[in-house]
Amino acid sequence: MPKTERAQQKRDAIVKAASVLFLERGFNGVSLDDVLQVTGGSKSTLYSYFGSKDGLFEAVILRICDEALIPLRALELHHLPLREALTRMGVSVLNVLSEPVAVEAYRLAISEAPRHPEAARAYYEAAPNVAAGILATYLAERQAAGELRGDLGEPRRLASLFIDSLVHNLLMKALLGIAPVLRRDEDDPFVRDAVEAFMHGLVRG
Amino acid sequence: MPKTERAQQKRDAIVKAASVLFLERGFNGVSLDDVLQVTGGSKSTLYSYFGSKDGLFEAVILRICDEALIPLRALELHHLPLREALTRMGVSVLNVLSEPVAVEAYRLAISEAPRHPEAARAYYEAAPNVAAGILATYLAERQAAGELRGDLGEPRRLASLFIDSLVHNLLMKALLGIAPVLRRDEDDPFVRDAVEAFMHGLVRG
DNA sequence: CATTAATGATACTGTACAGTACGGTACGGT
DNA sequence: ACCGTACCGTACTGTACAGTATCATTAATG
Repeated sequence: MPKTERAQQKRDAIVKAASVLFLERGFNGVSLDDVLQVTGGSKSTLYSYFGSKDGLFEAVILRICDEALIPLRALELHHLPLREALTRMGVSVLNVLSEPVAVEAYRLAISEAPRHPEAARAYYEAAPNVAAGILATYLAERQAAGELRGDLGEPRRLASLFIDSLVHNLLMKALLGIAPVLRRDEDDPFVRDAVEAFMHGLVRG
Repeated sequence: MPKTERAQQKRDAIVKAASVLFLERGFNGVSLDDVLQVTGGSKSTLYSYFGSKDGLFEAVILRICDEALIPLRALELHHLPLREALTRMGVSVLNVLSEPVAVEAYRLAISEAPRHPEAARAYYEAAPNVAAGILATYLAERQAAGELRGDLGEPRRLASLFIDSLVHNLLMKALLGIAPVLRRDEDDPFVRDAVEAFMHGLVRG
């Protein structure tokens, strides 16, 4: 099983170990010897699989993207009332980000974006873009059903507006090492207020 | 004038040159020799001023913070009607971020946050926190005047909600190298829709 | 001016690390 | 049993760079 199974396992092991290390210490903070010290094996194989340190990095980002997709794909908003759909989406997104790995993935993608543009783009498509997409299709349904104002632009932009308002400050504080993102449940006032503001606005009456 | 003026000028020149380079190529992408090649002078002086590369980095971040503060401090919202205050704040924030330097400063702060926590914190206090603070005091006034709903939490959080909804997606796309932040004027539909949604909500009627 | 402190030019040290070379070893196919 | 391919271990090369040391030069102070 050298080309079909053993090799795959080895490759996966390397990518997995490298993911952990890159997320922990950043691209420059990890040497290839560090990776090999975890996986065993030698540089020859590593280079035969990935060609370069950058090649390994790309593979790592793809892996991270795959995993990032999982928790949000399960989300089913179809036919929920607006308040509940928003709440559920908000809670889900915040809970994804409460995993330190998610924040470190952001940091890694942002740090290396100038040197690895394709990886950064892949990350954007896979991670932050997905949540907004799901909510957007939901909002489009509601808009088509006449439950929402039609004068406020594309559903995609509105979806972004809501999610971003929830996420931005917490994510920035986490990225800058000021405070971790905490887990929230459906009753959290932070989420509740954002949903309410988004639904009915800030102005009285 | 060695300690009082000449030295200060030299010090400033080094910090300035280093700012440019760090913002351009990141902390690891710049060697001290690169900096000295721009400023002239020698390592002796550099080390006598900053002690280490990290010391220089801290000085650079402080300088960046100082400059980041300038354009928003001029903003005067007092006694403006809500729609206009929001619009003006939104346009200002987006225009600050449309300067590539601002985005690169974010990237630098985020990248180095694990290794330079105090610098990252200083950046947060100086840059993103200021805009929200200004809008928050304005919103507190309006809330006190009874023009806003009082059941939606702290003004500070509401201010963040608005600014973040506007900023997050554009900033992320810029940080990930997908699209630059564009300048906007007061009539831009992007800003107008966000203001309207924030004021009156998404639900029809 | 002379003295002293600050600055300059430059060479050196030590280290970390990406990438290569190469001889040896397990293992699958035939 | 034999061969070839993929893998291992490890040593080596070249380079980049933070930080130090040395000595020459310039500028402030009295």
